[in-house]
Amino acid sequence: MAPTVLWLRRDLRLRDHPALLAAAEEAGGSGVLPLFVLDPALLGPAGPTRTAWLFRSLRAWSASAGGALVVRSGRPEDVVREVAREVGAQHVHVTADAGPYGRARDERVEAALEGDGVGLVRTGTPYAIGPGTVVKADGAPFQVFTPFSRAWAAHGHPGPAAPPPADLRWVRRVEGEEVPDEPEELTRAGLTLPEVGEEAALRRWEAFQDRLDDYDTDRERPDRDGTSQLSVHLKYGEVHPRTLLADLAASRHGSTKGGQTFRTELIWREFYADVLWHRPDSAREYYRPQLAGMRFDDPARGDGKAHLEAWQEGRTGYPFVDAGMRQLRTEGWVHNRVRMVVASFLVKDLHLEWQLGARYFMRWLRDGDLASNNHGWQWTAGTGTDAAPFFRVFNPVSQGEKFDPDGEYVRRYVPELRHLPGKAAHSPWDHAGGYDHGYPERIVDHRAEREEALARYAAVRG
DNA sequence: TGAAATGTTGGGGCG
DNA sequence: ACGCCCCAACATTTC
Repeated sequence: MAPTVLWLRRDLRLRDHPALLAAAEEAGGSGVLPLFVLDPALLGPAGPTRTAWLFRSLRAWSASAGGALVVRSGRPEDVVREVAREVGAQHVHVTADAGPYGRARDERVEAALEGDGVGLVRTGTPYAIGPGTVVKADGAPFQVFTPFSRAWAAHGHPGPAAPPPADLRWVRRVEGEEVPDEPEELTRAGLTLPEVGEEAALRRWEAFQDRLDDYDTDRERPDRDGTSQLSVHLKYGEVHPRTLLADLAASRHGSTKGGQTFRTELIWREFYADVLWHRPDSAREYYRPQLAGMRFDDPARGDGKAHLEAWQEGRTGYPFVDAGMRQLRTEGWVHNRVRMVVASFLVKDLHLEWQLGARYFMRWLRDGDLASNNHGWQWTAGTGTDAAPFFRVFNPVSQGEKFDPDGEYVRRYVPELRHLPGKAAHSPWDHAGGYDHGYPERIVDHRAEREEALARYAAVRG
């Protein structure tokens, strides 16, 4: 018997890992060679936060497998083929990738392996139910969340996979590279990251379950630690959603309001993956093309350029927006409520196309997930599934006053406003000395730009 | 998972 | 006591 290759991608865990079990079962006593390919096509656009997270997660995974992980750089269709050849594997095992790049890449790898008589075996996906599985009675994909979630629940999904076999043997029979050093940009930007890896993910999940009773209300409050923060762990597959759903169902939280709401958030993740599966183009193109002809400002020159830069750097003069954009750059994570508000501001107040914001988010978010991120942006832009109507324009001040009522979130990320007490931090223009510590004036007038957005909307709608 | 404009209602001050 | 006005509070409509 030859060893098998377990080619890891977004499944950096040992527990609840069907592809790992499939690789182990086939290999028997010959062992499993775990491989990670540093693919330049993916590392390029990732930005320092996700690059650093990936590198740390690879080190954590390798440590948990006795240092067995083989890391190599290059095109996957070359590297995977070489490694399979060097170790004499009959099969390469993977967790199926549902994204457009991953699917195309895996087909290329499959074709390359075929030349050597080696098979690519896909077992499981990063979702409780594989994207593309839940369809309407007539076979068409769902375009609205609520009916999808009902059908998703009715479809059901398997429980967590068995733990890795006790006699599992890892082999490291080929040369690999060191996991690279973290990008300099990370320290230069002063970015801080939470603990990485499967053990950290499970600790976070454990701690979060104690707070599920308050989730229904606290999750809307960016000033509180009310959300699970599990998105990044799910992104890298350090924990599988099946594990979370099973724990939830087995605990008293499964039936509480907070537990139900959290489950719904997991189903949103499944839904957006499903949408992207059926419409891979929607990662870049308008899901609904009705608004594709709307007039937007040019981000390359004039006001458009200045506005884009001010938004990116968190100096729009709107405290709630600026706090969110600065949180993005210091933590690589932003509270979802604030993501919606800053997205609305870019599209509706600054009249810039959603793709600019989606791309910037994908560069800096540690949990940046193509399906969730880009469909979230399309939701705000009014062009996605279940989309908010375009005329739903967030007021950045009243949103701040409503969801950060004491101004604590704003003061945490915007030091120039720390001298303003309570909710005064949301409106420095209304308070004497509001600008004494260098906070910038508003770059646009929200009321006027809202009118402008509605006028541009009316122009394409007619 | 909106906000603002507009419409409606009802309490209270006041002549 | 009554009509009138003001305005807050709430509901509806519109974007």
